[in-house]
Amino acid sequence: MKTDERIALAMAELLRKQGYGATGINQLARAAGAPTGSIYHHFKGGKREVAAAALRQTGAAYIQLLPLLLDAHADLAVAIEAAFAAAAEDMENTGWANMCPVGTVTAEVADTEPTLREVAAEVMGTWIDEGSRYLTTRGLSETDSRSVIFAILTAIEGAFVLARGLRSAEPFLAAGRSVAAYVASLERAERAARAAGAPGAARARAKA
Amino acid sequence: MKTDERIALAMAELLRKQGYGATGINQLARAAGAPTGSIYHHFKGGKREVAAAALRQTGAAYIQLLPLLLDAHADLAVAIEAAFAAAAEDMENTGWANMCPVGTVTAEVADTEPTLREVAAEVMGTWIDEGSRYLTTRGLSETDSRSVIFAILTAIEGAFVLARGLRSAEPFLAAGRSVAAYVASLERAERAARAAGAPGAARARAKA
DNA sequence: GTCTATAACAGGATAGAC
DNA sequence: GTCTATCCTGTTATAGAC
Repeated sequence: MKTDERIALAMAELLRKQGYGATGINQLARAAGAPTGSIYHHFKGGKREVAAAALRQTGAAYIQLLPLLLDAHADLAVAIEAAFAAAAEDMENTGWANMCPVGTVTAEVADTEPTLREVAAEVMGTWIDEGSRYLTTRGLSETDSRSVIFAILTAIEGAFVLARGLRSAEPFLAAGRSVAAYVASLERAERAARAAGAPGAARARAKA
Repeated sequence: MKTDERIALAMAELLRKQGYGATGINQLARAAGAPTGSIYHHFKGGKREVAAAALRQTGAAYIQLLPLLLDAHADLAVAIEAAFAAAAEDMENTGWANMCPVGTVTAEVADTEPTLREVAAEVMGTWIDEGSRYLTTRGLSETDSRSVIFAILTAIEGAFVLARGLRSAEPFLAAGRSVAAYVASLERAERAARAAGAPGAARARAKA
C-alpha cells in the first residue's frame, strides 16, 4: 500500500475513535508507520488535508455498504431493521468505538474548520444521492426515497452517539425499529394509492 | 449570577459550538468574563470538571423541553413532528450552531475522556427515564415508551449532525416525519389490541 | 475570592541532510 | 521520497500578589 494511502487510512481510524482535535500529527505518524515529514510531503495542507482525504475515502466506502446490507432481505423494512442490528453488533464487538468519522468530525469542527465542514457536506450529499437512488430501486417513490434516506442517516448517526455514550446496543435496535416502521407505513400508503387511484401516481400522502 | 455558574454556562455555549478539544481555558475565561485563575479556584479539576458541570447543567435543561414542546398538541405523532420542525427553525436561526453539547462531546471524547463519557451516559440516562415516563402519560405502553424515547433521541442527535454539516433543515424535517410515523403505527397497534383482545393488555406486537 | 505572570509542556509545522 | 532535529506558538495549570 502506498504511503499516502496508509496515512489517510490511519487518519480515518484515529478520527473515528478520537475525533479531530485529539488526533495529533505525531500520533498519526506513528500509526501510519511514517515519519512526521512524510505527512507534509504527501499532504501539503497538513493535518487538515489528511483529514479531508480520510473523510472522502471512508465516506465513499460507507455508502457502498447500504445496498450490500439491504439487498439481503426482500422486505425493505425487515432489511433495514436487520442492518441496524448488524451495526449494533459490529459496534459492540469493537468496544463501542465510533464507526463513522464523518459524523464525529462534523459535530466537532463544523464551526471551526470551514473546509472540513464542506468536505463533510460533500460526502453526506453523495450518501443522500446514492442512497435515495438505491431506495427507488426497492420500490419507493422519489420523494419517499429522499425522506427515507434522511431518516436512515439521521437515525444511524444519532445511534452512534447514544450507543457510544451509553455503551449499549439499545439505541441501534430502537432506531432500527423506528425507521423500519416508517418505511412499512410508506409502503402501505403507496400500495393503497396504487390499488385505489390512478396507476403510476402516488397522490395520496401517508397520513395514517 | 455567581461566577461558577457563569463559567459553566460559558463552557456549555462553547462546547456546543466548538466541541471539547477546540475550547481552551483562556477562551473560556474570556467568554465567562473571569480570569484564568478563577476557573481553577472554582473547579479544581480544571477544564474537565468545568465540562462535566456544563453537560449536567444543559442536560437537565434540555429534557424539560420535551413535555413543554409535546404538550402543545393532543395528537402525539403530530406533536413530535412539530417539535422537530421547531428545532430545525431554532437551529437555522442560530446559524446551524449545534444545540446539544452532550451529543457533540460524547462523539468527540467517548474514548479519550472516561469521566466525561460517564457524565454523558448519566445525562442520557435521565433523558431516557424522564422521557419515557412522560410518554407513558401520553398513552404509550412502557415498552413502547422506551422504544420511542430512544427513537426520538437518536433522530434528534443524528439530525443535529446532518443539519450542521449540510446547513439544511431537511434532516430535521425528515427525521420528524419518520419518528411521527413510527409513533402513529404503535398507537394504531395498541388501539387494535385493546379493541380485539383482553382489556389492559397490549399483547399483540406491532408487525404491520 | 480575584486577578497576573509565568512555569512546564505539547501541538503543528518546517528545514534540510540523506 | 524518507527521515531527524528544531522552531514557534499554543496549551493547561500554578504560584502568589492583592
